[in-house]
Amino acid sequence: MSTTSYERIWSVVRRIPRGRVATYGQIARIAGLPPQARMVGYALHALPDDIASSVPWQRVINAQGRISLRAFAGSEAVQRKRLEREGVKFDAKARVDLERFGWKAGTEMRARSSRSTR
DNA sequence: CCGGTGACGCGCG
DNA sequence: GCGCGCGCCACCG
Repeated sequence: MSTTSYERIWSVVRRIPRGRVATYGQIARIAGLPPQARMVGYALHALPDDIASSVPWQRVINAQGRISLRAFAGSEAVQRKRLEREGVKFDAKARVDLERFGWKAGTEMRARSSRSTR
């Protein structure tokens, strides 16, 4: 049916708050899929351009806190820029601190004084 | 129907 | 902390 796992995955991705990032494995888990993080990547790969604008795909990165490379060169720079525009910081190794920017699904807990944003 | 591939994750050295 | 290799599943030719 149209009720593919893709729709489910995209739905979860839409729930990621601005300025936050989630890992493929996390999305897979929330979407009700097993440790099949690969499926999430596949779903995003198959993400139609017409609805790509309604799905914050840039907020999905791998468990290492890094942007997964796609077929097209330069795609990493595009995604990084979009995330930085939301306030997500990257370190010298092009990695995001998941402890600070990782999305805590369902807990929305306001990190008290997690300053140190520098 | 079969084999290769891929926006990944995790264990091991 | 980093790099390498294997495992899982759906899609494509």
